[in-house]
Amino acid sequence: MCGRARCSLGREQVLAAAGVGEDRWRDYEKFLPKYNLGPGSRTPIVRRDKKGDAELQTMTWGLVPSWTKKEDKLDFFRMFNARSETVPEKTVFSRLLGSKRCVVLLNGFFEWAQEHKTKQPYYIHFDGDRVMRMAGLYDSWQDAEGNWLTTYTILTTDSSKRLQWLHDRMPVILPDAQAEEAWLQDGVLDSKEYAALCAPYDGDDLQWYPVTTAMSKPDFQGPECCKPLKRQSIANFFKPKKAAQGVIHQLVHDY
DNA sequence: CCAGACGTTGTT
DNA sequence: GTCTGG
DNA sequence: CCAGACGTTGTT
DNA sequence: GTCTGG
Repeated sequence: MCGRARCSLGREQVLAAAGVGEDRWRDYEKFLPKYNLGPGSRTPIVRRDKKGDAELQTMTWGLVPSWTKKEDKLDFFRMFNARSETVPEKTVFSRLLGSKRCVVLLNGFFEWAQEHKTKQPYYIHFDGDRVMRMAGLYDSWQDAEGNWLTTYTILTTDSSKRLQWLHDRMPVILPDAQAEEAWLQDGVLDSKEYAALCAPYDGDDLQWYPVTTAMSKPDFQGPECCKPLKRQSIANFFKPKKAAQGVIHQLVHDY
């Protein structure tokens, strides 16, 4: 599952990741890089225009369908994920699958492991901080004043073998340029191709480490959200401070 | 025909 | 908008 | 997703 | 436990 993420990419990084110039980023001024964001936040999204050319648009995470009533209170948390397995059957998502596919650009995302009575957050990212691309669907809604709001949802799939210890669901991560092209390309997706694109990403360049529990608060910002947590062993904890200072704290990434 | 819903996750 | 239920 | 609140009455 | 707010 995927309900919290990092998108602290600079403007140039976003443009480079999308492969477009600055004139091809709609609402770029509405994107503010954040280390800790959730539904309701705005991030850069890649999609194709009518000609089939790549285009960026800052959109809000959390799908608000176009038919949402003007008087309804917006809820960005209701549809921030879509189960890829059932998207073709669900009316709310299937209507977007043919022509409203998009790619979400992120540094990585967070998952919480239930450890005894506490929840330990983990930051999941690509080796070398390679930009992460997730498969998404978007829609536009118009408020009573006529202002347009464009929102998106992130597709989820079963967790990969490597990530299963942490959660049973994970976002649909597009592994390479070819997959991104297939997801964004105009027209209806063949169901086999769709299933292949939604397969759990299991490459060993996907890595993770525990981070401070302070970032569990949605409003906690700052780079500490994504810094490896230094967890001392019990043995080191009882050693004199001076001795402990020299210890290189080992991070347990795998189980 | 009209009315009403339209979602995911985790946890027990 | 579009599908399901009555 | 996690965090935090979760209530009524009468009076000003 | 369950709902609301971010």
